[in-house]
Amino acid sequence: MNIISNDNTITLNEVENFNIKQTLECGQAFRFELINDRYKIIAKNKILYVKENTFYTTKKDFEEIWLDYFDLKKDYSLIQNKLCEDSIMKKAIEYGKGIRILNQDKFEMLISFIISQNNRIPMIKKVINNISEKYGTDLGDGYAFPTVEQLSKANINELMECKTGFRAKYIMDALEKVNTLDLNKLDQLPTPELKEKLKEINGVGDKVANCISLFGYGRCDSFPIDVWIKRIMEHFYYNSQDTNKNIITADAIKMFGQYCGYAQQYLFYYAREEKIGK
DNA sequence: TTCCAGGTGCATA
DNA sequence: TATGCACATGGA
Repeated sequence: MNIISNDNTITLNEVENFNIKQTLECGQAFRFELINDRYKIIAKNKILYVKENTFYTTKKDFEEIWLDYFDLKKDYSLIQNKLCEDSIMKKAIEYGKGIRILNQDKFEMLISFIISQNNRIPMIKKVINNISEKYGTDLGDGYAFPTVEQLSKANINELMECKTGFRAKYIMDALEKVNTLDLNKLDQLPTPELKEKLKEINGVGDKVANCISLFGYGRCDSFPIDVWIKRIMEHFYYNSQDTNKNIITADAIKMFGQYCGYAQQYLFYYAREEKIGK
């Protein structure tokens, strides 16, 4: 990968396995929108615009923040080659080979995926935006996702006004628990223990804990099973339409091992774009 | 109007 | 341990 920087724009040449659309629209991120031909992304207390392989930012920010955020230091061809041993996965990867797993904020992932339950993606994005506008830092052209301290000022009625619905009580519980359950310290735990700790929060079950550990803690051996993944796994790997989620998880680990998380993202993108199993 | 969405907690058997 | 239901909200 060649990084060409000039005049506050960074262009990546000969970059393999990176596509901004696929990376943002594979279901891991909520704070982005396509404006004309550029994606506007709010993360890391900043607003970033990206068009294809061009990042509108300084060289310093790109190297210190975005290179890691977009996981551009990692060689994805190794991961893809391993996963391609499975013929179905090979097809899914051909479809979304530019997906990168973002390194996102732990607290933001916790609250975002609590909001995601029994909700649609456009609505999830709207609710997260409402919360950011109400409690987050004004960045000029948008609002950062609130910090623990900022969101701790919220009460349940205000959260309901942000359209969180029945999840407002779960967010309140999360805010209470993160006082004693230091999200950064949890990073020292092995993945199974990390998930168990996260599940002590009301409103965090198997699926949400897996999403937080995958997207917030970079635990790529996590395999969140939602309706889409369940549908596509049943469509391709099982005959039954009501396969037990524990069985799907066990089989996914057997097939994809330490690369489960990547496999999950390739499948999710493939399933949603192609509406497979629907 | 009715159904359902990147699920989870709770009651019941 | 397994199953069924309620839960806020809004778009199709």
